[in-house]
Amino acid sequence: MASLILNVSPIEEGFSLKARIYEALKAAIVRMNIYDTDAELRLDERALSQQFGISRTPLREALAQLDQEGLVKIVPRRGIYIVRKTKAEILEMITVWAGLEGMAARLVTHVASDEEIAELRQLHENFFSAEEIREHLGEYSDANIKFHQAIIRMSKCKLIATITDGLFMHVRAIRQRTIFERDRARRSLVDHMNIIEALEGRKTERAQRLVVEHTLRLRDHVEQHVDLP
Amino acid sequence: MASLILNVSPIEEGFSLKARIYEALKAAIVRMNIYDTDAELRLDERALSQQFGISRTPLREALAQLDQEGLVKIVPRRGIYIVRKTKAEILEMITVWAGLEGMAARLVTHVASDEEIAELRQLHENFFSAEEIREHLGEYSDANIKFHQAIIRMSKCKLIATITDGLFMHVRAIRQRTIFERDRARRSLVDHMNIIEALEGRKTERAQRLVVEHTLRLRDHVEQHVDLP
DNA sequence: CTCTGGTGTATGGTATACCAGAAACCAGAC
DNA sequence: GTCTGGTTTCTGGTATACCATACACCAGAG
Repeated sequence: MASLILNVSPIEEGFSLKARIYEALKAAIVRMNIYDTDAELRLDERALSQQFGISRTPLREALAQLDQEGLVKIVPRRGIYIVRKTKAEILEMITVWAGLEGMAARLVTHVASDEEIAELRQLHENFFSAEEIREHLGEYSDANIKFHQAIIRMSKCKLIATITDGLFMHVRAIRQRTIFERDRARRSLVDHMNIIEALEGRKTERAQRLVVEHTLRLRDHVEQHVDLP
Repeated sequence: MASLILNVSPIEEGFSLKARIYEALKAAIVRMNIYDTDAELRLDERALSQQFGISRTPLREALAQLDQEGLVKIVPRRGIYIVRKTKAEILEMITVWAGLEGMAARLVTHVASDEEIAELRQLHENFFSAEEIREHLGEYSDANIKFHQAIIRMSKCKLIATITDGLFMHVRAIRQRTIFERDRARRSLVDHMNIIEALEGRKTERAQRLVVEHTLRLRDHVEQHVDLP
């Protein structure tokens, strides 16, 4: 009588409205490339609540959360606006990222197994070969971020992962604006290789330094070649 | 007729209820040393709202914010609980702090003026002499944090300041549990001196390394001597 | 034409009422 | 006495109505 067994809790709806709205809005905001459009950046609470078919209360809670994360700015009696990060803010984010990933690399030299580091090398080599094949390097940025996230994950430090995830969310929004240069990609791959070797050799200071310098180079590149308000 | 000029906007009440409640709750939670008591860690929305004399809505928004910051945990249909950080979480916070302050020190060697660094030295020496005088070293922790915050401020990186402020808030809650040892204080002062000298000499790598190692030593100390769930 | 004052309107802020789920409690059967 | 079932109650979640303020618009005076 297995056919009579209740298909319990396929409930897609296991989360609170607030949480679902939050995710939906976040995804929507990140998706739309706010830096490439002059579109209206204002959100209307009442319109959104009708659009989602819910009341304003959970919507407002979701918006408050987005406000705190810096994706949105709530101006009292004025409106709710999607935030365009300034160039200075983006640069600070990359700086913080550099500091955190540098610390992650340091931790990796102490807590990661040889197998994990080997997987990182594998990841990099896969990326590298793929890189050689398609000259179209659009995915460079994604693969690059994957590499760095792998280091962070291997550090076993959840907090670093949490914070950097929040940073990536913002930084990715401008990745389409980063002018890709072949030289930078090649340099990047060399950097990655050196980082991997430092990790394999458990060279704590060197690994941290290489990661920091690598990411700070990205910062300088953005500073010089990306044009933002 | 100057006496007739209106003393405009002494409005103490310039902030929204949500913001004020948020500050009040945050202060209250940080104040009560949650690690030293077995007191009930549960908060009652309705009771609080009556206690503050406001409705549940702004209170809930303030609580949601505290939840996101990790000071409080909202469990659906169960209750709202003040969070006791686990030892592992505290250690991660100190690790992140180390990474960020290390980056701050690096930045300081590039962006801070000689005058600013001189002030840091002054701050440290004031602390040092005061330290020598009163054997009662209760304020060591506070002065220590001031020193580190000064470095962060001098880095001119607002984001690092924002994140570390959030970390300090949590770490301070357990500072009363950190066993103070004379040797650690002395070692700490030597570290600070070395850091100052590295900054003065604009030795970027050295400054970063010293700060990182200094803070990681604190982490190891907490790991070994502080007893938490 | 311009400036000023008032009023209308749209916005976020707040208060309140109701809903749903979970846990605790209690009564009845065994 | 213990286990089981339902019911009560307390919790956070949601919906809705109302309030206060900032801005826009317009009319009237100069």
